[in-house]
This record gives sequence, C-alpha cells and structure tokens, in this order.
Amino acid sequence: MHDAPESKQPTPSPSAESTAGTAAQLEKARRDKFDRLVALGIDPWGKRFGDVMPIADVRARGEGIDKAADDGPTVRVAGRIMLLRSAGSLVFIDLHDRTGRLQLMLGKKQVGPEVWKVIDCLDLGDIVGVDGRLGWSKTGEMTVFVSHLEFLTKSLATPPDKYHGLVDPELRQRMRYLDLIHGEGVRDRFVARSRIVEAVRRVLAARGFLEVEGPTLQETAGGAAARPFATHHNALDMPLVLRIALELHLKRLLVGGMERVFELGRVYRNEGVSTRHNPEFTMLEAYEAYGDYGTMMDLTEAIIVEAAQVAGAPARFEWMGRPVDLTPPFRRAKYDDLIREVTGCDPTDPASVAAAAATAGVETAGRHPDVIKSDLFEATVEKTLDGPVFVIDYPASICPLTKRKAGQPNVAERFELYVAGMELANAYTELNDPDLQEELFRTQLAGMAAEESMARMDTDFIAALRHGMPPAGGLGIGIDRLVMFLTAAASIRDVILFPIHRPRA
RNA sequence: GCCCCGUUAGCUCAAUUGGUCAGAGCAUCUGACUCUUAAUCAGAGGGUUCCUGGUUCGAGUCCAGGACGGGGCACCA
Repeated sequence: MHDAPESKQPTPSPSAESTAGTAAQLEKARRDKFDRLVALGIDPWGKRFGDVMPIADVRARGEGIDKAADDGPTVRVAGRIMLLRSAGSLVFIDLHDRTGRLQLMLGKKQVGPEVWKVIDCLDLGDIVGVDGRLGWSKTGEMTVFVSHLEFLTKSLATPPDKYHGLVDPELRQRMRYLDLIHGEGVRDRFVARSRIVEAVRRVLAARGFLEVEGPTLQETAGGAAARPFATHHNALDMPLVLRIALELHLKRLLVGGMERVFELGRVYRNEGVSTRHNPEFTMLEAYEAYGDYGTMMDLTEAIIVEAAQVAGAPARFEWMGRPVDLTPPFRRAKYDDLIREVTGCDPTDPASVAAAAATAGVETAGRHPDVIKSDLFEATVEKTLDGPVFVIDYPASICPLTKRKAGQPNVAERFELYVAGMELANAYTELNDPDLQEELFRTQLAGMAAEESMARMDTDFIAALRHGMPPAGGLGIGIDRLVMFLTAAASIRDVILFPIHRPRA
C-alpha cells in the first residue's frame, strides 16, 4: 500500500456548514476520524488487550537502560493520550495510565503504512495500547519506540485545555471523571481515601472487630441530633427515614454477644451544605464490650496514626493554616478546664457561665444551663483547638446515650477529638442502664427543639438494653473529615467523588 | 434561610469612564517538519457575552428579577 489516497483527501469547502469551532463541529472532526478507523477495519471501541505493564513498572525498568542503547526490552503499555506532538512523519505521544505518564514515539517508517493510517486518526483523549522498545529519546526522555499500535477507544468529546485542565469548580465536581484525568493531585487524593479506609479496616480487624451492616432504612432515626431524610415503602405502606447514625443498631449487637463490632457506612442528614458538610457522608462507628472511653482514645490514636501513614501525611504538618502534630499520645483536656482557660468563667457556676455566654453573644434566655455551656464551648473554645486534642468529660445532660462518671452524675464519660477547630471523632462509655436510658429519651432539655435532640425514643432499643448490654466503649469517626485532614483538602467536596448539586439549569 | 462574589468560544482567560471590544492561547481544520516536551511555523473557521425584562442614540459593561456556582454566616452534639 502506498500513501496516494491521502493526498486525495477532499479539502472541506468553506461553503459547507461552517467548518469547525463549536462543540458540535469539534465532535464532527472526531466522528470523521472514527469513520476512517471503521473504514480501515478497526473497531473504535477496542477489545481485550492483555499483558499490559503498568507505566510505573516500565519506568522503573527504563531507569536501568543506557541512554545510548538501542536494544532495550520490548514493553506493552496502554492508556489515554494526554499530549500529542506531530513532527511530520514522526509523532510523540504522552500516554497516561493509573500509575503514571510515559512518552511514545511513532515513526512513519518504523510502524509501516498500515499503522500510520491509524495514527492519522488519533485525537487527544483517545485510548490506545502499544508494543515497542523501551529506551531514551535523543533529548533524554524515556520513550517507547512503538512497533505496533492497537486502537482501544475513541474519545468523541473534546477534552479540557491540555495545560490548565478543568478549573471551574462546578464542572470539576459535575464531571468528576474529567477532573480525575486532568486535575492536579485529584486522583492521588481519592487513592489516598481508599488507602485510609483500608487502614481503618486493618486496624480494627487486627483487634478482633467484626465489620457488620445495619439498616439504612429505619422507622426512627436515632443516635444523633439531626433531621433525617423521609421516604416511604409502598408495599408495606409505611413511612421510613434514612439513618443519621449507626449507633443504636450496633449496640443491639453488643447485647447479642457480638462483643467487638464496627460499621463503615453512609449516613444521611437533611441539613445545610458547606465546606465541612455534605448531606450524605461516611461514618465509622466501633463498639468494644468491656471497654470505656479510655480504650476508645487508644483505638482512635491507632486508627489515625495508621491512616496518616498510608496517606503519606507527615507526623507534623499544617492544615488550614494551623499546626498539627500527630505524635501519640494526643493531648487530653477536660471540657470544663478548657472553658475556664478560654473564657475565664467558673464552669461549675451556671451564673458565671451564663455571663460568659452573654459576652460571647450566645442566647441564654430560657435555656438549660448545660445547653448554654455547650454553645459557649462551640462559640469560644472550639476554634482555639489546633489539636489533635481529646476534649473529655462533657456535661451529662447533653449526652443522653453516655454513661455518667462514677460518683459524678453531672459528668458524662465522653470525648471529642478536635483538629484545627474541627470535630473529627466522638466517643463515650456507653450507657447500658435501660431505665436511665428510657428516662433520658423522655427528657427534653429546655431550649432544645425535639428535632435537635439526640434523645429520641426508641422502645425497641430499650427492650434490647433490658436483656443486658455489657459495659462498653463506643467510637465514631467522620471518614470524610479524616480524609480532608490527612490530604490537606479545604472542602469536603474535594474528598467526595460525587458531592450533591442542584440540577443543571 | 441570610450576606458577599462570580458566570464571555469545547477548555483557560482578556475587553479603559457605557462608544468597531466580540478578542487571545489551547483545541479544531488546511499546509510544512523523523527527536518533540503545553513542540514550532504559516493560514482558516468557531460566540444566545447564563436567562428575562428595563435605562440609553448605543449595554459584555448600568438597574431589577431569576438560574447555577464559589466563599462566609446560620444550621450541623
């Protein structure tokens, strides 16, 4: 075969519906190449292409090859065409796979006229596989000198700017697949998320915890103070809500003798969207019989240290402009002590707390003293916590699922872990007294709306407690926030692959 | 829910006090090139300036309303 037909390619006439530029016209150029591939007897959607080597492995081999050598090993790689430079009858391609980037060189003489016709049909974004000799170009770039090319998939849509990629945050989130291809560090961050989740499971499994799955459709959304999403089951004709926490069903399993359980799953809260909140997010909850909030602190440290390691986060770094030191043990500070330090009031004296709250602009009229104290804490102390720091021993009345400290009925054995002013984990010694639990479910704190309280009656849960739940420690970690923290992400939308959006206009 | 900001070609961005300002780069098309590196060089085409209305001789630009997004606040133990 010679190349004569190429010179007979008709020049598009200017009179034909305007030649190029709009999205439709850009796609037409690609569809024309698609048709040419079909005419050459090639399937533009490709097929199985076996024995592909990851580019990272190929690069490692290439490092050992002499720059002047022309007898390097034959390798096979596949991936997406990210850059394409044509110098007449010599074409350079930057090929990307999940492990890295590698340059290909294709010469007209070297590949022969059959393959050359295919190369003429390549666009940015196409997916190809090649065989070739691994070596170095004259300018010192590691290169596969292609001897055979297998066309694997045509890209019909125009990719984003090859240098800037996708910048518009709306497009980046709605078209996450493009963001993953073109965004700086985007894929790395989601790989880190997977590694972190693996690490969490590994730490728990090593300690004998069983992973279980509770119901996401529930009659009563308990275990947290949040508004649920409501739905309906048609066949049973019953209202249902999506879970807002994992807690109450995992504790039923403690009653059932599953002494160490955890669940890593999605929960749903019908509330505002922000850089730290998405309506659906991933929660870890773990429960350990015969433990307490102290054992949960050890477990929390173990999980976070392991997760930081696999995420490649150093022990000391800065997040959101604040210093963080992950060297265990993490600092422990009592709730009341922090309030005293930061506000100067006497945390044991409701009048003193109320005065400090008023100064901080916190609403006090007609509200329970512990609710005022809690709001004061959030308004003043929270933002000062660089962390990581375990804030321990909370006011009992705002902790309806928590065991009270022995001899101190007003103090709950609870901690929250703060980093850079953000709550990362929450744990307590679990309340296992069914009578007290029932009473707390019935008690509504003054100044707290029913939907804001986590004290929501669950009679089936009370019935379970009556059969005896062993003393236990329980832990909850917001996985999305943990990933944000360990990958230095400023927004929760950066660590959720497909965050919520309004429908496009 | 409230406040501030943004939206211009497929992508990334310009456009002076309202006046040939509908512009560039990438991408696309045509041509040249067997060692390029965001390849380069020469040429060509590509627009509902988010939508609706208003002010004006004249609106990408000013005003009102709306859509979507970003940030902040509220909400979220």
